[in-house]
Amino acid sequence: MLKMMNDNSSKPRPRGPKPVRIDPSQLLDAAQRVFARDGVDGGSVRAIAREAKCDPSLLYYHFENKEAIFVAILEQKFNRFIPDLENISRAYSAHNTRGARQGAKGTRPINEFGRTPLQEAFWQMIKTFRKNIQNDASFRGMMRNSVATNHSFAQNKVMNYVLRVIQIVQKLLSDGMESGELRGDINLYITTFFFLRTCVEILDFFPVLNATLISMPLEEAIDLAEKQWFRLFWRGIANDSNPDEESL
Amino acid sequence: MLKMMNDNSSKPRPRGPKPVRIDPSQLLDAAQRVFARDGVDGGSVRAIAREAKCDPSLLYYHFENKEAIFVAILEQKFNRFIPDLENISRAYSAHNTRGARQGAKGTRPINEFGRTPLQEAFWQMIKTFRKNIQNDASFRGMMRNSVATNHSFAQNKVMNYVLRVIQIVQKLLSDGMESGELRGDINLYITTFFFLRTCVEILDFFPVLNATLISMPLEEAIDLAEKQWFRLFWRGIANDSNPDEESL
DNA sequence: TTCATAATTCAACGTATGTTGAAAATGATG
DNA sequence: CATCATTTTCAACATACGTTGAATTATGAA
Repeated sequence: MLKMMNDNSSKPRPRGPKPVRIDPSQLLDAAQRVFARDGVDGGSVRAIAREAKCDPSLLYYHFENKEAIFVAILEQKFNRFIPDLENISRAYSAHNTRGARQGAKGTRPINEFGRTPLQEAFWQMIKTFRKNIQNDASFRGMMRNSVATNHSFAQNKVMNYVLRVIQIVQKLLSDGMESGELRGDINLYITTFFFLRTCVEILDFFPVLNATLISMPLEEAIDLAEKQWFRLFWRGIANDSNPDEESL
Repeated sequence: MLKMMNDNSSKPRPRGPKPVRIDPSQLLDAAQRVFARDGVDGGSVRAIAREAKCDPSLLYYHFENKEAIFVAILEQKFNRFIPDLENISRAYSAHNTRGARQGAKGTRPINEFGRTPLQEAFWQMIKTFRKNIQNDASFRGMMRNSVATNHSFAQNKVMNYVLRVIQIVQKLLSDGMESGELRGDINLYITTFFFLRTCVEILDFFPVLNATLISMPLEEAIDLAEKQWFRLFWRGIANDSNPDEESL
């Protein structure tokens, strides 16, 4: 009966274009925030629309479906920070071959922070990870669930990107082994895994741990954790017990 | 019109009790399998019922709601393996105080596998984790999501159990530092975190990694990863670079 | 045999989800 | 001013979910 009372105060918003257009990247941003809060499966299209202050249908105007939204976020993110990682790797390679040409076998030139070039490369990677994914729990959550649960949609897409990151770190380790700076008895795949997962895990779990256990400012806690991790990792992979303990 | 055609061949099963009763633990097992496959949020009550070959309502006869099912699994699991961890810790404490009374400061008695008591304790913990949660991706998935996403239901329950595990490992590290066997410059909380998370992560991600990268039998790959992890970890925390490299 | 109780299923509820087809408003172009 | 493509919303669809109340059957005690 009282189906329509259009003189009502509240809802029937006009249809056509808004005064300021909503550009797709805003939708992606909203989607990212929602996925961060509710996970990829739990975050609904309606919630994304609510976050972007638009109708759910608009998402289907700009993207094919929910999966396409997910993939779009993914690609944007990886394409932003994979080049950074590649640059770090390239920088070390350049230095390393140059060093080898000069006949420096032990490769122990030290930079202004007291780190060897290889140490510096790993440290830069840690920092790159943090810069790119610290404020993006959604991204980490997507990765976590997509890789660990074998049925999540778009897993192939995810795995392709993950493999590229893995290869970059592997090359670094492999170069380090060849130059003699790293132990010869570490498994490349497995060590890469330790490095990468821990870098990400620190960002994932320290907010929680910090809240319940440690009580220092979060940024400080993550700083500390990264340093401790790098030292532990480096001691684990370095060839000789070098005395530059306090190099960080 | 043709709403009811009860002379149909298929579905209208009799109601009352079944010839063999379904005991609640079977429901929990089914729930575990479903959660493993689909996650805690994604795994539906209906799917659990399907897995247990019963009606969804039966789950509400035995448990209050979905969360209660989750919590029941959780408690059963933790109550099974936390005592194991405590025993390991106790065993080391006993040895350590005995050793201290004998005035052995460096504490380098070696067991039949060439490990110091502290090494042995950590190694046993790794093995305990594996024994208890390797075949339980559901459990690990529940933990991962419950701890990392701050809104998951029953997070307090989860955190209580996690904290107990954390404290056990922390005590081990702390004892080791006191006896001088471990470095004095490692942060207890953070190092505990590295140890625990990696133990779990190996079980989570190696099936995936192994399928796409490494190609060896899964058990073998996990064996190798655990050994490599323990060596890397130990080198990272041990006080002096001891020469028992091949002790595993 | 009768009767209470425990175990099980049926049918439905309200709500949320991903998605779609059509309608409407805007801005630009003729 | 008319037309048209673009952008936005509306209303609905089919399906799935967690949950509940009533109905049904089997079992064991009285």
